[in-house]
Amino acid sequence: MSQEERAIRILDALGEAYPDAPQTYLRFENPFQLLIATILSAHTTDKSVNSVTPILFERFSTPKALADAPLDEIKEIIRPVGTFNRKAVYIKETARQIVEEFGGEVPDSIERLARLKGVSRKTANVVLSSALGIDEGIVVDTHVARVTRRLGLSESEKPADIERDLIEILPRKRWREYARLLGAHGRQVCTARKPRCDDCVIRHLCPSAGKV
DNA sequence: ATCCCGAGGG
DNA sequence: CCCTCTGGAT
Repeated sequence: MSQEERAIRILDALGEAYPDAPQTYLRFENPFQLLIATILSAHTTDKSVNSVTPILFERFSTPKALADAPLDEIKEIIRPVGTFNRKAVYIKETARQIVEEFGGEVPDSIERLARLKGVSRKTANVVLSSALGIDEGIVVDTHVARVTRRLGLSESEKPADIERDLIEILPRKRWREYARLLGAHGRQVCTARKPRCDDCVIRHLCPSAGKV
């Protein structure tokens, strides 16, 4: 069976297992909120981000409000996500850039998004894909990367290289679905520590089953 | 001890 | 390429 064929079978099986899996586990009500939440999510759990963003957005609901917010107050609110000294600067600066350089609107291209403080191309892809429904790449977070490697769909280490491998295997129409379903699987079953292979619906397609 | 939807800077 | 940032969960 070719890699392409195997990848499709994996997607079909996961689609049945997780019919309601969301595109992102970050909570947001508009593109600006998702952008800020995604910056905060660097090297942290979505749970910790979701614990602070409602408070943050109630206090500072617009890009202008966040751009003008006292840094110390931002730090205090986002403290639980860790590395808050930097992230407070990043989100305040990003808010300022949106106000001053983008007319108060979240940009809708990777190039302009990635110009924002704390926003890489990957983060830009998350925002485009989840908030705006635009797919210019495959979002390879640590969950997607780990599961992809265990499934033998990529031997690469770096997320950017894994993404390149996947783009060659998957038709563009399935990119969104891939990130969504492997993210769900990585979080619920194919976890970093003690993966639950007994409960895995694609173990028959996985060369790592029972070996991790 | 290790991991979590990493990014900036040296 | 390497280091640093940092709290919370397991």
